[in-house]
Amino acid sequence: MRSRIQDILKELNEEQRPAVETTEGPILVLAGAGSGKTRVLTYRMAYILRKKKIAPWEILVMTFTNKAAGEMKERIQSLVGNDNPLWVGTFHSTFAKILRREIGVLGYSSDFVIYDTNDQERMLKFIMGEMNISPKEYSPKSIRSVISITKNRLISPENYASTAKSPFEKVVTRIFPVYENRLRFYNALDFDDLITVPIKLFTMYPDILLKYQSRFKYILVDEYQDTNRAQYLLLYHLSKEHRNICVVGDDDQSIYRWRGADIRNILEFENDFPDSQVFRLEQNYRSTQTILKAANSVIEKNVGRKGKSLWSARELGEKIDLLEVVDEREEAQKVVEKIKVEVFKGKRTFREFAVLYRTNAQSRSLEDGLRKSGMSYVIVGGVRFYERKEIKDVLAYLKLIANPKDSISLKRIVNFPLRGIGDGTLRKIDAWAESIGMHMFETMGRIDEIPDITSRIKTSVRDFYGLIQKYIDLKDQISPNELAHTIVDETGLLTMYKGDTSPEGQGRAENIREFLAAVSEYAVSTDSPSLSGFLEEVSLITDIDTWNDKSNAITLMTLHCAKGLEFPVVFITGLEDGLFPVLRSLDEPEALEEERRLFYVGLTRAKEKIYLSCAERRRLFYDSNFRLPSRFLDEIDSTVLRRTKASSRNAAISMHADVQNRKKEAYDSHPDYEDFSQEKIQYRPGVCVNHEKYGKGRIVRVEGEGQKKKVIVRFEDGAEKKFLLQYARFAQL
DNA sequence: GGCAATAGGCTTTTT
DNA sequence: GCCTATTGCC
Repeated sequence: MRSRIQDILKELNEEQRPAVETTEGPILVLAGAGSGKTRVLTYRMAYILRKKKIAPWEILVMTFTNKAAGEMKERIQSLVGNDNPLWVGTFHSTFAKILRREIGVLGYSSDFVIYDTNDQERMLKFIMGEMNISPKEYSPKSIRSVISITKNRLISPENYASTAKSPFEKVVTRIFPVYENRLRFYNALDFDDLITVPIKLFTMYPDILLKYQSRFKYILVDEYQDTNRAQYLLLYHLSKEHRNICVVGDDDQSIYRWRGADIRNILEFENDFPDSQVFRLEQNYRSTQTILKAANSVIEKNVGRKGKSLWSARELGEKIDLLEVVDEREEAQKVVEKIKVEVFKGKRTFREFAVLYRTNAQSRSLEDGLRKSGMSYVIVGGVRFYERKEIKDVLAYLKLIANPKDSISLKRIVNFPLRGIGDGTLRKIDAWAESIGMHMFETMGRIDEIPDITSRIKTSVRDFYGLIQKYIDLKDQISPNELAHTIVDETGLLTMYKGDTSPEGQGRAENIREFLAAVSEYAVSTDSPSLSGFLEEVSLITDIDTWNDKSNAITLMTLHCAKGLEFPVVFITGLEDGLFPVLRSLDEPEALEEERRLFYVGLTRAKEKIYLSCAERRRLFYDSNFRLPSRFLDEIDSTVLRRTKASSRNAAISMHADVQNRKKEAYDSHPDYEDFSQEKIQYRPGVCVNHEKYGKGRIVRVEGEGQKKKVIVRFEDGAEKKFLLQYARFAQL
């Protein structure tokens, strides 16, 4: 099916058309939620292909998820009927693809593996072990995160070193360069490298940059508000020759600041690309007027935004219902109840409902409720499939075969299943390898040269080496599919779990089977399947990518995950201060604005109806905490919000009085017998206090009630301490 | 070197 | 309160 240019333009409104027709020069499209952003992107691409008569591979399209990329490809192909490969993908997958072709000049080989967070942390632990840095004193997790942020800011280990002051930063300074060198030695890239290494490549080899610069005549970027500075730089480089860059985004939906996304990219696009044109899409086709009114009233509270106001020609629609419940169990019950009524009336089907929450941990109680009710549901996210232990084990075998330099994967599986190659032996091999500058796997092939290893262990090592080497020789002759099946078989990974009759064991066996099915699937759906190709796909895939929105089930996911999606009915659960917005954002205005944008994203997912819920009490960590309703609830235009009390609570108390009471309970903690100096202090997060012994600090958390009430205070030296309020001596600052 | 028991940490969100 | 990683004992 091929559409003509006129047909393409006919399907667009007055706002959308110029954003599609203006093909040349830098363009910023500020697209509000539900304003047909995806439509503009796909039609724009189809329009350029038709009108400019250029090849599909001369357009580069960046999306936020692989799923979005897949859908866009499909739509474009149905519009223009072209089977040529389109360059549509996420930043990470696109540049992984480019690196596979070009990375040779930087001294890596093209079968590099991609390390995920877990691999990074394991590597950091090994490095710290060698340097005698205790992982207890300095957590590998926080070191990883600092390194990641630093890399994304394009700061080199040397430059980092010059700014390091605190003991923690000094430690990072020592580890960082070793980490970088070792990644390279292992022929591995971490997630951040997929963005920063191309920048290095383009800077060091202008001829390679030129090749891609002239090739990509048009560049389209979706979700521009969530790009970081490094990604911006890549776009800047690539668009330099033709200058036809079109970015689409919505500053109000920027929710990845914590991951390094820089909202300045969108706010300052017009400065970054002079002579750019800006188009605004403010008509919303998705939601009822009521929903938009709520969303607008919330987002207006933010200061740092370009400012726009969505409008809708749709009907007024139903009011938003606020479900006030006692705890998370009742919350789940209420959700179940509401869905049940509508489905049994024949009004809706399961797939029309989404239940959203701030943190993955909240899915558990909802899942319990849904399971009991027998309604079908899917949870998107949480522990990712490819991050499960049993899957990572199989993957480690495949990674080692694809890239024998990958000593991190080697260490993971060398003794799993047990082969009698323990820590002691490994350390000897590692030391030997290091002394002759070889990789661990290579060294294992020369195990006879290494002293102080018993012949029994040497035999084990030789067997292991032979096993892996056999597959290394085979990997280019047999399909990745065949390879994965045989290796699982030969190592007995599956048999091991099959023998385990516990539910976990069975689950693991099931997951491995599912994994093997996924490899088969890859082998048939890809033109030239390769082991590295498969591993790359797996490393970059996310749960939302594999989510099947066609199955008839209620969808449960985090608010972040829901970005870009829409549902007729949306539940946003856990609207309690400290949960949503999360505690850590409460005393940081910018973080709070991001939470608010996240709420805005949640609200604008709904087409027809929204339910919000807040619980009086929620078991979140190990404690049952009393919480106040989210401050965001007060920000919703009161004319569109309807409060309905759950049956179990006393409806006679007026809503307002009740909230006031709870505020009293939660905030003015102390009984009368306390020291008078305590009376003045408001014990709540963010308040600064002075402790007679520990000095100045800030309250980060309050838990428990009455006499058991405790405050957690972070002091100036970074230490956190917990105090039973009735004994603690504080003065307010 | 292997296994069971225990300690610790975690819960904000993910390419 | 649960899951994992590490510890200590065999």
